[in-house]
Amino acid sequence: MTKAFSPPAPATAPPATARPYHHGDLRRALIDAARTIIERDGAQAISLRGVAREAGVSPAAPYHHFKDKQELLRAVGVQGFDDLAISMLRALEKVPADPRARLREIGVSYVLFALANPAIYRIMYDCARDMEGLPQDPHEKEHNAYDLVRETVAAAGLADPQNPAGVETVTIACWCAAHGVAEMVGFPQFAPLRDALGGEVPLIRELLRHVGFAAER
Amino acid sequence: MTKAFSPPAPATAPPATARPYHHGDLRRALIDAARTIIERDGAQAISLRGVAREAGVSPAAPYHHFKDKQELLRAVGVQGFDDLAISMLRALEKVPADPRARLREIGVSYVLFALANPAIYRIMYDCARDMEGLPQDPHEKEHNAYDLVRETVAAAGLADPQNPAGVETVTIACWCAAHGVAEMVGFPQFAPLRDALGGEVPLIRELLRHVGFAAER
DNA sequence: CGATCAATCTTTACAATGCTTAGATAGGGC
DNA sequence: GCCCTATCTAAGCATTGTAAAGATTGATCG
Repeated sequence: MTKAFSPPAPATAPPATARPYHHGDLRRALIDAARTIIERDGAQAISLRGVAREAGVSPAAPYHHFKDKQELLRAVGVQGFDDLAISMLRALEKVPADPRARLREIGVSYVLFALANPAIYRIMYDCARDMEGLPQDPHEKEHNAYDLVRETVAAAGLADPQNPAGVETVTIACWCAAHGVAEMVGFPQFAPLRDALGGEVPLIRELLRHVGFAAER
Repeated sequence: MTKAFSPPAPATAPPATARPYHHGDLRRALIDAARTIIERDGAQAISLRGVAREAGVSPAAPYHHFKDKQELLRAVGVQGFDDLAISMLRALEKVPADPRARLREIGVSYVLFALANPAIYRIMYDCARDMEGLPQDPHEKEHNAYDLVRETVAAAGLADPQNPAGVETVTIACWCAAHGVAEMVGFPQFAPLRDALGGEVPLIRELLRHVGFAAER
């Protein structure tokens, strides 16, 4: 966790422990510190003061960049959606052109992301739930992931062509299914089944299949 | 919000505002108070002191019935699972014997419960996630709902009879699917689709159908 | 180059919270 | 009637979210 200093400390100043009064990019540093704490100590162990401490800054400093603790969490959630979209796109690179296979791979990468970052994923979800209260900006970013799914659903021809809302419905259904699997697949109760199937990824694929995610009908 | 007094106040005591030093069944009253606050002010507005206040008791009183704030929340979650099972069983009373229809109705009642008590449902979920840390008692209660689903799945013949873990797999898949729909169906983003389909229940049925919940294969 | 300004950060402070410890109160068994 | 244990209250501590109000700085403009 080394911080980026723009201005080099003057030679007369104490060696390396001295921070400049103006932290180069505190907003970014706070989001990173929040993610560090969340991943290390769990989602409910987060406190604004703790984040400020982690960033090496006074308890009131975050309030110059975020109105609220809530708003910091929201920034973490938005960042999470960005990372999720990147993770999905990366997973799609090494996958054939068949739209159904691509949709399946999207599902797997979605669940794997949630499994790798459970606390962040939970914050993303809370973030998305009161999306109505968000300004316009992050809305479009979440749509990047959403649009990716919808376009793949449309290409796969999974929706009833008669129904004008068909693509939307199937997309939403896929999202719900993936969300359900994503949140529950890490449950300790499912460990026996996971071991029986031979690991996390096979379990995910099996569950997604049952859950109608790009199943062959 | 009238509380139930077991011992009637003596006639010499001030009229009605006087509480006896020993609250009849404080543990129960605290759980009820917690639920009241959760449903009224949301899940994250809950505080042990607030619960004590709502129950008309000193801030330290809850610690004689619950080790932790966490443990109070867990009690609320266990209570929620009980209510969920009751709600499911009630929904099954007026449904034909066809196992697939019954499974569908279980799904709808599950989602409706989560939709009617979103904050409680979230606590139930958190409660179930670290079920490994729970004592033996509530485990069996959650299984009452789980077993209900599993038996219906088995009766419906939805699992591959070759696969010994088939029933377990389908049951878990159903649970994941229902959970995903339950948490997301209330999203404001889905309001257009809900209105297009003609209400909450049709939307739930449509989503569950797409999500492989007792679909005809 | 120097003064001003706005942005950024710190100090101080306050109310609320989770939880602990010590003491008050009361009902049940001897 | 007496003690014993369960239940409750009182007082207190560390931590948290958040609000002023003041210090420090880089940038802007003369």
